Amino acid sequence: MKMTSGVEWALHACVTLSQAADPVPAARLAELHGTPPAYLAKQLQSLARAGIVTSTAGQVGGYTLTRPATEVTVLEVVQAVDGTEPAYRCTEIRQRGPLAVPAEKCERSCAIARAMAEAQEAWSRALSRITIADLARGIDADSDGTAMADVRGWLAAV
Amino acid sequence: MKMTSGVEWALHACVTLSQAADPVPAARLAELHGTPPAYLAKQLQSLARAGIVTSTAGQVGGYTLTRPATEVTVLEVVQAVDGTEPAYRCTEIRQRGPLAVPAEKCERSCAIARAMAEAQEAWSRALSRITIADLARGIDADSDGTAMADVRGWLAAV
DNA sequence: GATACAGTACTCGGATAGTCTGTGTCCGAGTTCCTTGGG
DNA sequence: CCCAAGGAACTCGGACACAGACTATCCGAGTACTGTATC
Repeated sequence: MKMTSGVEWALHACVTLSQAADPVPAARLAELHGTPPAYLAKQLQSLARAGIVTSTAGQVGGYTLTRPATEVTVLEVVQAVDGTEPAYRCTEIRQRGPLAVPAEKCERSCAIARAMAEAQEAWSRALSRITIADLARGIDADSDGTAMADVRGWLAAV
Repeated sequence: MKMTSGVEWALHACVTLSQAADPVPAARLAELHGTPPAYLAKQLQSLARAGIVTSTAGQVGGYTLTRPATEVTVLEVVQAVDGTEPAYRCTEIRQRGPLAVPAEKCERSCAIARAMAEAQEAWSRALSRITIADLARGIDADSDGTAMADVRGWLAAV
C-alpha cells in the first residue's frame, strides 16, 4: 500500500498557505519546500478542483485557502490529491470458480471486503480529526514557536 | 492509495486453506477462485516467506497454514503480500529550502508524519483484530452456513 | 513374498516479458498591472 | 492633471514524455509415489 508522494507536498503547501493572507504562486511554494515547481503545481490543481484552495491568475495571482485552516481536515487534502477510492477493491472472487455464489445472493458485500472497509474507516476517521491548523500548531511546537513566524516573514519578504 | 490486488487472492486462499487438513496445490486454489494460477502462486510464495504458510513439494505437495486460523491476523497476510512499509513516507521536506530546519533539530518526526503514522496505526489495529477464522465465520454466515462445508467438500473431491 | 532401485509425475521457486499508474515536464490561454499617449 | 488604451509580464491549466512497479507468465530444480526387477 502506497500513497502518492504529492500528498506530502500538498499538506506542507496547505500549512504554508494557512499563514498567508495574499495569494501565493505555486513557484513560490515550490521554492520554499524545495520541490519541482511544475509537479507541485499539479497537486495544487487537484486541491483547486476539490475546492480546498482557489486560484487567481495574473501578476499578483496564486493560491489561497478557501476556508479557515481550522475547517480543512487532513483527510480532505489526502483525498483531493490521492483520490477517494478505497485502498482495497473487492473483485467479487466469490462469484467466480466452481463454487461461485449467485449474484442475487451478493447484496451484502463480501466479509473480507467488510473487514477492509472497517479498517479504512478507522484510518479516515483518524485523518478527519486533524486539521491543517492542528498541523501548523504541531510544527510550531516542534520549533519553539518560531517556524510559522518564519514562514510569514519569508512570504512577506520579496 | 492503492493496495496490491494480490491481497484479495491471498486472503481468500488463506480462508480456503483454513478448511483443509492436507496440503493444497497452488493450481487447485487458483481453480477454485478463478485466478491466474502462476500469479496466485507468487502471492503464496510471499506468504511462505512470511511464515504464514508452509510449502511441501512432491506429488501430494501444496500449501498449508503453519498456525491455526484463529492465530493468523488479516494484518499479517496484508503485510506479507503488500509489504510492511507504511503508506506515507516522509521525505523530510522541512530540511529543504530556504527555511530548512537543521538536521540536529529533527530528532522527533515531522508533525505531518506523526499524524499520518497515527492513522496508519488505527488502520493496522483494525486489521490485527480480525483473524482468518473470523473471515471464514463471516463468509459462512453470509451463506446460511454452507460455504465452508462446500469448500471442504470440493477440496476432498477428485 | 519382501525389498531395493529406477522411473515418472507432480510440486514449488526464481527468473523473465508486458502493461498501467504515477512522476516529472513543458508550453499555451488568460488575467492583472504598468506605461504611455491623449484630452 | 486625469483618464483610457495598449503592451508586457506574470499566473494558472491542460497536454505531453519517462519511469518504476504491479501484473502475468514460463521453465528449471526438487521431491514423493509407483512399478519392476531381484534376492
